[in-house]
Amino acid sequence: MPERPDKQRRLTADDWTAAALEAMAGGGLAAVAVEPLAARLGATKGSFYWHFADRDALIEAAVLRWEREHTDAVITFVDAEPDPLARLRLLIGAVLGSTTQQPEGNIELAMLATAAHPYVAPVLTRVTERRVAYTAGLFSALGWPPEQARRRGLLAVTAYVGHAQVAHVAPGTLPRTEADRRQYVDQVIRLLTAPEDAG
Amino acid sequence: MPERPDKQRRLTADDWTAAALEAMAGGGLAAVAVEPLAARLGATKGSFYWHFADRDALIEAAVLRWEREHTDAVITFVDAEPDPLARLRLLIGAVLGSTTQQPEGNIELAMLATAAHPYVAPVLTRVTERRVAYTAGLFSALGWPPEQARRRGLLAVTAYVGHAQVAHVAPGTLPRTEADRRQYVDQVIRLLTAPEDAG
DNA sequence: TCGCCTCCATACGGTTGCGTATGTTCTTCC
DNA sequence: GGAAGAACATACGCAACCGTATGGAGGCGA
Repeated sequence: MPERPDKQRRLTADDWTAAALEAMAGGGLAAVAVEPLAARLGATKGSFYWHFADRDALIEAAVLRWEREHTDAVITFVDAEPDPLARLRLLIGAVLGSTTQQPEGNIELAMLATAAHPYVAPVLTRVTERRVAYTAGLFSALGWPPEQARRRGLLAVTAYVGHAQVAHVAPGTLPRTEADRRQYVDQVIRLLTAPEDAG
Repeated sequence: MPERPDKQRRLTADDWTAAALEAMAGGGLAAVAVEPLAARLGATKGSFYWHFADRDALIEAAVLRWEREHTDAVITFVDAEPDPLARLRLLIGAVLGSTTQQPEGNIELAMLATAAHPYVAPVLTRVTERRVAYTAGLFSALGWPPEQARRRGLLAVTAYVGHAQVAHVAPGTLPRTEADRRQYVDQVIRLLTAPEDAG
């Protein structure tokens, strides 16, 4: 709640998209409403409709900003690591660790919840395809043939997305202690990288 | 579009919950609106407010009905099979096969998208916990120790939930042909049931 | 057939949010 | 320091939806 204490600053379009993403994380697309956002920013609709044509323009800008800033964050972070197996471990660990908890602050879940929206759908499609491709590339770098790598990468991504969901709706089913979480991450990595004995 | 052609039947509470679920699958919680539903049923609000106290009562009834009718459907279906491994294969196959496609007709995704709602949240929690417990039980029956079974069951459920999401937002990343899907299901089963060589 | 209870339609008031129109205050630049 | 334009406030009409109030049609027993 920064509340924007500095007197009476002028707002930028970015202020609005930031507030929109914040509201979306908290209350879904329905919470991205012009008047409530204006009230939250200490302004009125007059300000908003100067920066944006309409509500849809705000939604589009916010979603595109999210895609630009937050989607590749994990990938670029992980990509620093040279060793593929360490990259995979980093990826799984970050992903299964970070999504634990944070009751209503997950923008990604809000995006998935809004997948039907015409502006959100293509972004989610791109993000998902990129993630699957990247993860498949990881397994490919680990030595598996393309088809194998593709399947393992897909499974990893679905597990990640599902993990975020489960962490949200039923955190009690997740490993509780830090030690258990480590064990779980290790297990997932072992299964995802298990050798083939047939097929 | 049954359109309820029979003259001017009287509506029951179940008619409203059914319409509510249908609307929810198509447009999320926002689509569960009294007046549009009434129009769709060829009635007016007068009918609705005789059967329900308010909109929240309808939502609660609809969600509880969904939990009652659709959640254990897969489990009871799978439970007919005596062999645990065959049960697992049946489960994974059904789940990764059925969620493929059906663009806007997935009630489960709509529920996940509404996970923040106070009436939906506890239902989703129960459903998820039941699924994890059941799946963990499957791995337990396959011979793994409790902790192992729990982790593998959790991974399986997260993969399922995530698969439904990915199928919705990026169906292009999924195996396309029937043969590829079979291969993918087989792969997932092999990985989920891969033996431990350490830990 | 008469009255009663069930089920529903009609009509109303209230709220919330969208978008527009128009006035008002800051900024900047000369 | 005054004009031009950028950034915002105010006020309005409009639509969708919620919930209530009230009256009317239909069946059903006496």
